[in-house]
Amino acid sequence: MNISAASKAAGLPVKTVRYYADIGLVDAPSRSDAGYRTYDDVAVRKLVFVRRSRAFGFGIEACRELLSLYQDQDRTSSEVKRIASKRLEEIEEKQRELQSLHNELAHLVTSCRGDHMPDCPIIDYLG
Amino acid sequence: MNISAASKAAGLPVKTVRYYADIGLVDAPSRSDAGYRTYDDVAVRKLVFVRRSRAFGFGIEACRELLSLYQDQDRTSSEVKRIASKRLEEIEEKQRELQSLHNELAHLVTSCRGDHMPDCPIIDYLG
DNA sequence: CCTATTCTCTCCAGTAACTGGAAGGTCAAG
DNA sequence: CTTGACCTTCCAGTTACTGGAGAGAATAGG
Repeated sequence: MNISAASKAAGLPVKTVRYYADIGLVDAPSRSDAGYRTYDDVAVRKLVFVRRSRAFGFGIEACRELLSLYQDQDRTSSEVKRIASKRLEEIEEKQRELQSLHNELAHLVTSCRGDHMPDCPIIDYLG
Repeated sequence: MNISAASKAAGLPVKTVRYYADIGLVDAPSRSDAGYRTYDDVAVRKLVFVRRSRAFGFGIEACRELLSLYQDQDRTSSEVKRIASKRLEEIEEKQRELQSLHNELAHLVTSCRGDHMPDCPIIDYLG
């Protein structure tokens, strides 16, 4: 499998597939005589794993740990749960931030008449 | 006022104050004989305005527009409202994303026993 | 077999918005 | 006069890619 086939199979852009090997997140693929990267199903499965992890917002380093656990038959689910819980807390923290931003901004937007006059509670608040 | 006094007054790091002038977000400050940047209250007020705008998550370009409206006596509140509404929608979009991530991840974390065994629904889901 | 198109390769640069650090000039206090 | 706190510029690094240039390789059509 060349890189574009692997990229389609994994659901990742070609550039990203190369990038993940460049930074050592996944193993460097073997090469054809011409120097083309060649992928097998195992490699693709790891790429899919990374894609799904990234979709949860796990950072590259977290993906590295998760991938390593994925391949480790002796892992404990507590290690996995710790990483996922950490991410969950980050998400919750971000949600709180956004909620507070939303509350404030929505209030300002609502109270702004949005007409042709210069008076504006949003500008007033910022200034 | 030297840069560190202005930075304290504006609530921004010194580096950031320099940066905002470098990219032309705020006016380049006048300089002392030794080449030190000197700030007055007007400059500080603009820095505060930018800090508050950034706190709402407005990007630099949006801050540029807002700052320009702030200084424009002929602005219309509808222009301000349009920019703020756009940001509000971005926030809401992000909130929806996070909500969906949270739902899924929270479910997985809950269903993971987190013990010494390798079986893990989180890993199963990712793999 | 030639050619056009489509892969693929590497390497460099850019994104957003700073932040850290190096090397060196300036200023106020003691 | 020296020490320490400021200030300056410039370069590099951060996150996780993404775009593009320039060049070699593979494949389909004629």
